[in-house]
Amino acid sequence: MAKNVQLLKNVLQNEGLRYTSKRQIVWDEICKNDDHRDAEEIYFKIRQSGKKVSRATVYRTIDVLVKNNLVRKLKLGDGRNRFENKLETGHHDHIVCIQCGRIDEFMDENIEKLQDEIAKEYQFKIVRHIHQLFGLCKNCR
Amino acid sequence: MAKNVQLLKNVLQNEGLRYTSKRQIVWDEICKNDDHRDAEEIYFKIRQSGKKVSRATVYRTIDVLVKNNLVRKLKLGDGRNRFENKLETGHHDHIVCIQCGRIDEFMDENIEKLQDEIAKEYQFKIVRHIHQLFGLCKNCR
DNA sequence: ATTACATTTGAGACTCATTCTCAATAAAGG
DNA sequence: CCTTTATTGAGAATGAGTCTCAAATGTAAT
Repeated sequence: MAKNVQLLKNVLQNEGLRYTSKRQIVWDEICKNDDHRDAEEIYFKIRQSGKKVSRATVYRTIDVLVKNNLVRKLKLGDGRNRFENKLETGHHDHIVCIQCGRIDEFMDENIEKLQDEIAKEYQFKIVRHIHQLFGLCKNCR
Repeated sequence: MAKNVQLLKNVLQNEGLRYTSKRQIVWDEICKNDDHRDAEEIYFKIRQSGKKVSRATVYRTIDVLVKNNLVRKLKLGDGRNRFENKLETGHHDHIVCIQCGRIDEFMDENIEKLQDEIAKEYQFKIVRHIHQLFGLCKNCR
């Protein structure tokens, strides 16, 4: 995963920050899967693997990654933020099962278009949006 | 506003709760305008008017009102929940200015329809959804 | 390498919205 | 009124996230 090293270095350079092993550990962990995990989960997975990075550093590093578009921050309304790497994934929104916690992703060009039209109508410039469907997934309904 | 008294009484009866002056004070305050206020603002407005209701009671009452569809709970991602009465208002989503905090409302039948189609595709039963546009309003762009 | 300086890190204190606790108070039905 | 049961308030507790500051580490020049 030399790619992930380079991506991180670029971001850090871009921010005027140093490339450090701790930051690499955090970024690596986030890249390990495509789940939507909270900071605590990421922190614990790192500890479990025997590496030592403090909670503060996990939070601080994630902030940088989010700001620089390597990580997407997800608010599902349960009080903690979730994070997912944006390596291969284009824009998408989320479908959340309120029973089992399963999270699926969706993307609909037509909705995006309608959204833009609404913004135009309100003379509003969209910077980002949240679109989440909460309910019961096929296994829980 | 006898209507608001009756609505509250119905909800409380429905929940097996007692009708009390404190609960009426909270509900009245929420009905006073159509703003999107957080619990603290509502609590302060009540105190300002000389009435005495504790923070705990404000929170507890709002919970009941939300659960019973008299109040809509709004999460805008800034860490506090906002609330608005649902007296006259049908379903709508929100447009939030990240500069001045202005909140507008929108509703688009076509988006709702597309949303339902997506749900069908995923064999998902939508219970509720969040759709929020963040950006700059016409006064801030 | 070694030094000198600046940035990063970790442990735990702190914040802030919200929830909880439990003794005091108030409603409801005899 | 009296008894029972629910509600209320003051402040403690919670929990995710942020901050502080001394110690550790990276960096660039010697």
